[in-house]
Amino acid sequence: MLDLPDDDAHPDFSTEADPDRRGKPFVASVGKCFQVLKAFRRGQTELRQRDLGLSEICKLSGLDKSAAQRFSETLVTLGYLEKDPGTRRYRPGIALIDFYYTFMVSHRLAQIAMPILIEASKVYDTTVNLCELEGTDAIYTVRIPQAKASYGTMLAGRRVPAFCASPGTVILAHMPEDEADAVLAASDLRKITEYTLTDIAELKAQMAEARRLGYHVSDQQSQIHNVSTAAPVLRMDGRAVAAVHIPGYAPQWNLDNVHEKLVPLAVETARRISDSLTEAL
Amino acid sequence: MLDLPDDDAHPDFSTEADPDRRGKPFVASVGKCFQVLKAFRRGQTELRQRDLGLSEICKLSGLDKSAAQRFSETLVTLGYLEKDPGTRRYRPGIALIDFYYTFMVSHRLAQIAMPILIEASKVYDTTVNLCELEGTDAIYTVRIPQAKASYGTMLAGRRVPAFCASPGTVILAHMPEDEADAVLAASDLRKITEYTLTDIAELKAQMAEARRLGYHVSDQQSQIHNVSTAAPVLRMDGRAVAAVHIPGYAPQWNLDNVHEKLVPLAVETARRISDSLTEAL
DNA sequence: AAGAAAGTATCGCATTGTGATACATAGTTT
DNA sequence: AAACTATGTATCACAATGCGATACTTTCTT
Repeated sequence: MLDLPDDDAHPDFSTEADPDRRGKPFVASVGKCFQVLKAFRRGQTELRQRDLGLSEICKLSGLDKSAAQRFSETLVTLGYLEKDPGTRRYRPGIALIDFYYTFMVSHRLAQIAMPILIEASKVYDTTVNLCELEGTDAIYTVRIPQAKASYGTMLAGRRVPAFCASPGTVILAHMPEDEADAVLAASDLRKITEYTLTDIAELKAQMAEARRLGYHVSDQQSQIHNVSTAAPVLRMDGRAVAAVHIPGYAPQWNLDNVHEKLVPLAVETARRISDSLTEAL
Repeated sequence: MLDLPDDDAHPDFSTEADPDRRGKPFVASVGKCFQVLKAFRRGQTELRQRDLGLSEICKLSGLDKSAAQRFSETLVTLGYLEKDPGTRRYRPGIALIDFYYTFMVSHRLAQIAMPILIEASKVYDTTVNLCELEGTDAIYTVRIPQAKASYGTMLAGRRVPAFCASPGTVILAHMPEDEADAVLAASDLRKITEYTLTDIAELKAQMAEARRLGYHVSDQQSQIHNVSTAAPVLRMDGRAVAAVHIPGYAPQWNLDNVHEKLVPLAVETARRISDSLTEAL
């Protein structure tokens, strides 16, 4: 009695693109509940609002009204969403923070890097970040905030397209080339600022230079008035597992003094983390 | 060798204690999947290990083998768990960090507090935290790490029983008394260190003093060699919504210089956040 | 007051998750 | 190495559970 209801918009809640997980057991309800949670992130970027009503959740998650209601209420019961009794709108609940802790506590790299990053942040009183690759994004996992930056750029968990941010460039550069190519191929190469490079050949040249130099400086490619530096954290075999990232905001920082001061700091910090890594294993 | 997992500990996956959510739609599978994720937090504290095998997940989550497998694999497919192909053990996945970001981006209090906390951390080069109450726990939501502390105490998302930590004391003190009593009643009053107070009357006296003074100093009640200070962030109506917390570690900090320096800093920082709060609304 | 839109509740059906069982593989012990 | 144990993986018939169309209620707009 199935009339093949493969709606194109949100065809499948199982996974973005099944690599080789076919046949693995999968509970659809779980996938849907995370669609609801993800809806809030989309709501923040697309609708610029924190609280979502049920029908907004429907649109953003691709679920029908009944399902949206069922999962939203389930998540409220579990504490991962809160519901405003007045407006009847939902918002992310504080319990979500638990999973960050769960992940971070067990994250050896972050544990090793943290004290080194803190020290580095004091040298020029700058923000210092640790960045890791996930899919086509670079995710900030540890951030030591120092200067006044915008709130969103001080939070761990922020994602930036790998191809257009210095941490991404530097990680991709220190990876097997075929894997890096695959990431670029899967990336949505669109300009973020007017300085963003989107040509594969140019990007690859940039990566080659980053590999040669051992660092990369991005001049307003992902954010204007921001010259950011990144250096790779390397495993023993030379593969990058992360990047140390130091943003330099205008007017205090420009291409010249970034090269003179922040680049050596980033490189040195990344090297220290790499060294501690190999010792720890 | 563990014998017979405490079956009674996981009677129901719906909710810890149904307050008035009876009749609300609830999807059991979703509850179970979060049981699996929570298992990893328990695994960290109880087993002191990051990676969990399937049978460990069974014990820690209270699910049977089939269910544990189904949900674990589902979470791997979704990216919230990773599976080591060699050991066949599971570990928290980096995608978990997304939910922290989702929560924090929309968290007005944190947004307002962040720059103020950063400034405060520079005064004596100390860690400065923002703490909020959830249930019977105080949760650290924003942490500005400075000094070398242990890794676990630098991470946002850490939970501490409210009754025995200065941020908890100070928040409970600036709350309607019946609500505070309810929290104490629900708390598991057990000693964390030899200095932990566990007598309700003593705790209430301590809260009364915190209310009178507008701050609280905890002397090794939740951690030895740690004299920590907390001051309440107050809403217009006088109710505490959070606490500014500044830990002081021996030997640098002792009761005397904490009172002289950190207490005024915490109080002033909390006041500034409170002021900004009222302005923002 | 009428209308629209958003949120909530209901309920029979069949899809989906369930979990006992059996099989396969890794890790120990003899 | 074989025998044994523990742990991980696959299978499958059953029915409980989630599904979603529908109807009802409330809130906001016109």
